[in-house]
Amino acid sequence: MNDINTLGYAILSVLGRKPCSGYELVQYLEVVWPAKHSQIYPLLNKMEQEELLEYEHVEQIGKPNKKIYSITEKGKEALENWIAVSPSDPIHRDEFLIKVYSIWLLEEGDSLKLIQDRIRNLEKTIDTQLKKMAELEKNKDSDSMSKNFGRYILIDRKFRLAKEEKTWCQKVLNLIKDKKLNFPFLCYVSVEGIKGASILI
Amino acid sequence: MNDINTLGYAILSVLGRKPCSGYELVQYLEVVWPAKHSQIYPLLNKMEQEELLEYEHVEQIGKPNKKIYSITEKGKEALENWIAVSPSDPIHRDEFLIKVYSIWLLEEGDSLKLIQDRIRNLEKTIDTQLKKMAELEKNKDSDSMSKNFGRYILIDRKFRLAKEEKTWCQKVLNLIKDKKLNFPFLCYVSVEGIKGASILI
DNA sequence: CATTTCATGTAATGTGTTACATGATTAA
DNA sequence: TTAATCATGTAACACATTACATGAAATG
Repeated sequence: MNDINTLGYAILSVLGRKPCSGYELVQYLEVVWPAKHSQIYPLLNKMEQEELLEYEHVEQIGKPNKKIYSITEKGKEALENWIAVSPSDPIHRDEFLIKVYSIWLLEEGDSLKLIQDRIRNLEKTIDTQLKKMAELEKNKDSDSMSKNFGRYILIDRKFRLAKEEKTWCQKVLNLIKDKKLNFPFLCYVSVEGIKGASILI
Repeated sequence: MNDINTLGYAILSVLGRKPCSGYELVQYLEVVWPAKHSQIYPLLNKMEQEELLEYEHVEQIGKPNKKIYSITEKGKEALENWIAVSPSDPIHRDEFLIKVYSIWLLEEGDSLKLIQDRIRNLEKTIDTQLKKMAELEKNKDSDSMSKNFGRYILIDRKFRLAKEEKTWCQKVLNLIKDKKLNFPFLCYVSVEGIKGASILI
């Protein structure tokens, strides 16, 4: 009964903002909790049976018919209770990190390529976020604005983190080029005040 | 036969740096590809059977005995081939993002708490990374240095991203406090020129 | 006196991905 | 004419988490 998982709450949070088809949900979920359609459709059916969601059939011409899901009162309550509880730790799984860890096994050319490819991906991300921001800017009627606040700041977050990672990449590129792999490349000063830690200059 | 998954390569990359017990592996893997011991121990056995790894028994007094795994030549080859291939896209799953998305459903007090708790977690992360850096600084004999390069820059990466996210959190706190939820809060230049892929509103 | 650290494993369950299935419309 | 977009679904498989299992030593 109460076995709704995180993806379920992610769906509720998207539908709380605006009714969507399962197909649309896939795109919106990417921002908060990416999932494939094969995971979403069965869960939508299950949640509809539990009356957290409801849907209406929409017949279309030239396109397949669709189901537009919206959140119910019960669903909204479940979501509100859930968001008030402190979130569990994030999970980041990134093959790039493993490859960076083993970067000492690569020749200089290959290690530069690894980082440069990452920079290109980050630039794409930065670009995408800028476009999304511009799109939201255009659509700033006061009604949708407060509901869009969360989405807006998440786009800003992704934008900032991508920019910061790009800065880091560039620093790594310089370290590799200068062959500073074998001697102190990061400068620290011990700080008495902070218990046992050091501070980066 | 060749069915070694990403966790398998993550294990190889850690063992490539330094032989470890399964127990130690759990800690090191946290940086690149977090996994529970229940996933690691069976995989170590499997990879040992495939001769990518080997181990020696170490008897201990006052502590349980352990197996120290090291990478074999075959394992090193497998790892080298794998790291040269461009990595697949990262996966981030973070309940916090869902809750931020639905932040408009919360009262001001609860939404401030959500962000403040995040800041506290980020500060813990920042502190942990600083300590890890200090630890590596202490241990800078030239032999281990190049092997530690990857680990070092990953710690730096995590440190920088956590700091940047903290900055973002503080900005969000101000937006909430100033009740700037209903009018343009972020100032970006519109990008009409960039080749437009369809953007969700 | 309770929790954490060390240390390794299995079993059951839950979550996520890939592949299978269908089919019209539109843009490159 | 090839691919992408729209649109929904199922089945098989791969991957990850939780719980079960044991137990001594050290720390608070």
